[in-house]
Amino acid sequence: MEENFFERVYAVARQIPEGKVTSYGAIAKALGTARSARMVGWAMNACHGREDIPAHRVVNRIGVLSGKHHFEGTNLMQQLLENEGIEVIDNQIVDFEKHFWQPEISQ
DNA sequence: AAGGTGACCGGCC
DNA sequence: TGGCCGGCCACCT
Repeated sequence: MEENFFERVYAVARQIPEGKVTSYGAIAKALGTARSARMVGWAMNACHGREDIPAHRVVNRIGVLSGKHHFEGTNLMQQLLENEGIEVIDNQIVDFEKHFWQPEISQ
């Protein structure tokens, strides 16, 4: 029962298991608004300050750390992912499909 | 109140 | 083969 759309996004993001990643589109689809993938990214933008939100586990559909620019430093996002056992090369997640995690569809 | 924007996605040229 | 454009929805000024 989330008050805002943001909270919904956060709720899904928080469900991302450690060592797994997902895409903005996947989250959007899980929320029932597959076309609002952009909104998901927007919500993540507002997730700053919420350590409960593993935003670093959220990447675009091709497994590229498109939002790493929003993290501190230049490769913090990559460091966090590698810390969870996810190999990242040049902002690209290796075997993205293997680490991909599909959020539960909750309409 | 209206317009602009965005860490995207998918299709088209 | 790669780059460009539009759509889509909700938040921000």
